[in-house]
Amino acid sequence: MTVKGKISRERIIEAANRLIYTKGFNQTSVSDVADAVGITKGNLHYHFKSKEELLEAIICFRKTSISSMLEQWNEEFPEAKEKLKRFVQMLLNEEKDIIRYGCPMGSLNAELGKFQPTLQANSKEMFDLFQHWLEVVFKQLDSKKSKARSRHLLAMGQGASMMSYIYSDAKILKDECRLMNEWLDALN
Amino acid sequence: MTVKGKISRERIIEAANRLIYTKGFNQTSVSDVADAVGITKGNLHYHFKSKEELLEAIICFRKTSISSMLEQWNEEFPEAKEKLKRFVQMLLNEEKDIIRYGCPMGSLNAELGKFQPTLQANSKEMFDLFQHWLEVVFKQLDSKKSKARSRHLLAMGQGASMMSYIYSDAKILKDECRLMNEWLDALN
DNA sequence: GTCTATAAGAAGATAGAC
DNA sequence: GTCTATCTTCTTATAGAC
Repeated sequence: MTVKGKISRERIIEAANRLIYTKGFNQTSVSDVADAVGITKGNLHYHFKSKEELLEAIICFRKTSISSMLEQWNEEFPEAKEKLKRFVQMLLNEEKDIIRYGCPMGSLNAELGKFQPTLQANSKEMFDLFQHWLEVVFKQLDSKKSKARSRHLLAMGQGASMMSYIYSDAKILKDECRLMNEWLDALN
Repeated sequence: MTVKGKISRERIIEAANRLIYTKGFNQTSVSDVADAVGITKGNLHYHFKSKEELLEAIICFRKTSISSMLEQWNEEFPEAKEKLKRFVQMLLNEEKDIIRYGCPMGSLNAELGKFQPTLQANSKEMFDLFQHWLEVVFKQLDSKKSKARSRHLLAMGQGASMMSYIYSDAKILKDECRLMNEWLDALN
């Protein structure tokens, strides 16, 4: 594979990643992606044999991004509560996109879960990355409730994203994030 | 319109309602619906000029169901907290479907919100029914925080549904519903 | 009201030239 | 590695017989 090939492959993944977030996987056609990149469908199929293979590459790309973000948070915030509040802050930082398109992980998983189980299982691993990281962090506060708490924080994040998305309302997101922070403050 | 026509129309709406929930709107074809009802596509198009018109009928059907359910809860539970807990209980009653297909309202709204704004606006009215009802009920506890609380309970319900759906895990739904009830118990 | 037949277009994917 | 051209299938929707 030449250098030029790698560049094309990455451009495809990045364009498709955005399209799949904003339009949904099943509503994004191979032509949409090719048009966005400025190549033809035939060329795209040289890089990715099928649409599913493209999605797998996108999920791999997302998982890598998430992992490096979590590692950076680990370095940047020594205290457990600081780490947890950084997670909440992520939602506020992504306000515009969340309100317009929902949570990128949640909406993809929800779509695939209906009847694309193989792809959903793959996509779910994005959630696993956050869940395991949160569980480790919560364990520093209380070793017994860490799993339940990690799931609860994820659930509140999903609820906040979903409601602010459905109502296209930044205030809902801000209010729910404030409640999440208050919940974190009240722990132990 | 004859009596037989009305029966067909209702059978179409009920079958399409289920299919759109389990497969998603955009992934449910007119043929899928016609096959499920046992009629032809041509016949279905006699009853509904377009797929969008069919969805509007489904949303109307759902809104009617929700309204009558809320009215029944009003009659059945005189106390505000009883009403609120009945809302939480609804999620537990629908455990099997929520875990397999997510929240019927949330998943439809999330799908339509991506790039079908007219249909999403229509679908959002299902949420409005719950939100207004919850707001009135919360107002009996505290007149000032009723709107924020109604949104928060809806957000927790969406988060609980989403997480238990993504992880196909009834325990997550039960745990989150328990936390919702504890939150309700702690109010005022 | 229900059917068959068909139009007209978009989808994912492939073959082969360059 | 990128292109054009094509295939097949599926989609929504329509026309017209019964």
